[in-house]
Amino acid sequence: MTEKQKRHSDPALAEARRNQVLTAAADCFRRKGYHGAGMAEISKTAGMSAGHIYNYFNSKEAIIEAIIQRDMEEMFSVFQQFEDDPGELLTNMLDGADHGVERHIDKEKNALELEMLAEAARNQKVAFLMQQSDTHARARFRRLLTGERSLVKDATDKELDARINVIFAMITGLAMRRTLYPELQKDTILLALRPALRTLLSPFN
Amino acid sequence: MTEKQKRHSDPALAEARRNQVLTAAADCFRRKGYHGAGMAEISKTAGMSAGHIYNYFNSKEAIIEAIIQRDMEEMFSVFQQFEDDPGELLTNMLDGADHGVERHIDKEKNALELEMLAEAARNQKVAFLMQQSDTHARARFRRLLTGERSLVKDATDKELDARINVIFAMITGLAMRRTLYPELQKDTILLALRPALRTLLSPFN
Amino acid sequence: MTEKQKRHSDPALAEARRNQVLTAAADCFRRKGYHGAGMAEISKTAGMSAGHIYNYFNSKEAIIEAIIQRDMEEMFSVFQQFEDDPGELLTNMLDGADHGVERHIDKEKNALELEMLAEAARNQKVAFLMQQSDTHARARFRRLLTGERSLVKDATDKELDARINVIFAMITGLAMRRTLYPELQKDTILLALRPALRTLLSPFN
Amino acid sequence: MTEKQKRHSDPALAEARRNQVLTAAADCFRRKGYHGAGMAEISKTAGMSAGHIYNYFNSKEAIIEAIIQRDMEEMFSVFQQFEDDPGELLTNMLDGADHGVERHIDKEKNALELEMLAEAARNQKVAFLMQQSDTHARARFRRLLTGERSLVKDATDKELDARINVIFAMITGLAMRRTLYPELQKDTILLALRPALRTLLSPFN
DNA sequence: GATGAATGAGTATTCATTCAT
DNA sequence: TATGAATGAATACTCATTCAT
Repeated sequence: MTEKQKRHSDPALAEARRNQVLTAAADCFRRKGYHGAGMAEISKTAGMSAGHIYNYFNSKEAIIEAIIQRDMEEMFSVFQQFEDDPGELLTNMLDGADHGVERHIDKEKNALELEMLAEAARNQKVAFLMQQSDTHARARFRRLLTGERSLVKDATDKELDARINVIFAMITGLAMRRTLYPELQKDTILLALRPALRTLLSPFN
Repeated sequence: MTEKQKRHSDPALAEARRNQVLTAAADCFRRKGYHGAGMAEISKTAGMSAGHIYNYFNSKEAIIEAIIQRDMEEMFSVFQQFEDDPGELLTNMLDGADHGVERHIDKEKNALELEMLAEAARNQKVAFLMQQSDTHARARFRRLLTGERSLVKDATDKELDARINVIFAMITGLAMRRTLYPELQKDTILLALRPALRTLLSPFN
Repeated sequence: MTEKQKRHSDPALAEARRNQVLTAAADCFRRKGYHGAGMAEISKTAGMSAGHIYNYFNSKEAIIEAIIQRDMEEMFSVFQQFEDDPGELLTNMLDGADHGVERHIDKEKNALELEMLAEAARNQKVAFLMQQSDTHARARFRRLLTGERSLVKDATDKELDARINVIFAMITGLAMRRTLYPELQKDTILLALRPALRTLLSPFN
Repeated sequence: MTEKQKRHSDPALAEARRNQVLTAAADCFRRKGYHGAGMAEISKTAGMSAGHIYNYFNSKEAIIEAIIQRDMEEMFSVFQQFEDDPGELLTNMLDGADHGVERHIDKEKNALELEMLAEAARNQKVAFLMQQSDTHARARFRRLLTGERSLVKDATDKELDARINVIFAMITGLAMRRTLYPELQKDTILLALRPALRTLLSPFN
């Protein structure tokens, strides 16, 4: 409960070590899951002793929390790529969907995300961190939707929220399709995904 | 390897006990996660000794497998309700979406589904069972889409598959929205969900 | 500790049931060892419920004790066969050695004997029972050695004891050779066993 | 299957700890038997936590295997003492029998050997290790019998094998006599053991 | 007499965490 | 700063034993 934080004489080194651990742990969690990956394996992957990790993190749980804080946003920032792209948003996204689906259908990556979501369902702190990231991601996407190049820039806030959430749901959901239906091909998905996206990015009549 | 099953002289009692365990275990898994919930807690929740549970299930894993087999199908059978409903499928589903979203936004239920999905990412057998259920659900939904009352009954197999998977993704994804954005309201979702569904259930162009 | 004994209305049936259990248990112990064989397996082999066995035996330990009491003597009565045989003892035994070795080199049987001996090393009661049997067997063998047809009938008590114990040791030891040297053949053994037996059954010098 | 072995930065300490465990375990197995002795008791006897033992041994089975490998050879190397002794083998052994019997009649040591033999009857790997040791011991003894100072150095291989096995049987068997007949005295045994040994170490007619 | 449902103490093993060095 | 030896509580699972029927 109490957040006691170690003092480090060389903050730069400390930061480097923290990242070493986070990267290693993320990798292990991805491969084995949060419960499946042991501190021993993480420490070996991180190239430092198990004991030493505790100079940077108070517990294994603190590690996954830090991973979320570091990686989460990226995880939900599917649409980052369209931020600086000129041209109509709809066109850009339809064109980018191909690449986007490909990236988000990666089973390994999904495993970690699932792990985190499941953890969020029962761990308040994890839930809070993920919600923050999600909020951030939604805000960013909203900016896209209300930008000059968007066809729905005049929609009400509520409608925008609706569009954003359904789009996000679709993306998250597609990521999980692979777990339940491994044979599913990217081009099959795109066949229906593109029309649905078009609808969600265009005015509703 | 060998599936040896205890003989029970009173099959009704045995079935009751099995369900006792499944219900208790589902509850525990929901609250603590598959790995977080111990047999001790499950047995206390089920109102029987830990040892006795093993007269009905060969392992903890067998329990989650049975839960999947019991619950999974129902989970994906959202569309069962439309099977016998007369009238155009699109209209029915748009009308039913209200109720459907409500049911699938239940946080508790989602927690268990997430747990299962996360486990599936690591556990072959769990994955297989969930895939079976999903296949079954897709088949049933496909029957709806190719039925007399469907607007897309003439679509190619591949296109049908696309539609089905994107719709399923949306449903699954929406379920998870609540974890990441608890304030999200049902009616907000419907605002964008209905148009998207209309697109996915109507001919493209 | 306290030896409470069940009353049985039909003593004959009770005795039959006891033997059913003992035979089944001996078989299981032989195949799986004392610790390896469970009451469940024993009860199935005996054709009665596990609970019912406890109407005849107070514990699993009581079963192995009873087995010893029933079987032990036979185990050490290798020489029974010569009791009624006419002719010189030495000749009889040398002739019988062939058959005797064959019988005592059976691995399965030895397993149970070993189990019992090991148990005797730490269980007072088992030890006592086995010692009783051994004493009985030695007495009987002594009778052979002091009988009319024996070449050493005039040896002192101590010398007789010596002969008996070394012979018994050899028999027991040979039984165990098979565990440590499975390729050992009966006829090889006899090559040296016969001369040794001749020495042990003839006057020294 | 894969034999992964923990790395230890201080091999001397590791070796000391391993021996601590082996000694403690041997003691516990002797008193309670392999199945009767729990890791908890072993760890307490060894003066370290149960968990820590697993840094040196992969399993309880690995412990008994290591004990065998450490102790077994010595157990069967009764005859080591005669290796460097000048003089006729027969004389040496008859003279040494006194001391040999004394050493091999130790009840405590026998208890452990019995335990191991009993385990070997059920456990393939244990059996294999003991057979290896036995083979080694027989080979060494054979060298004695075929040495310059032996009276039977010209015997056939098969006959030698016979002699060796009967002698070994006698030794092993005598060790067990004490369990079944605790009052048996060393000098009584020797009375018959010496003539038998003489026969087994001299040409057969 | 006979069952088998139910118990609960016991098992080996794992693993996050601590701490002396 | 860094190690890894050491801990001990927790884990899933087993099995002799009891007892209501």
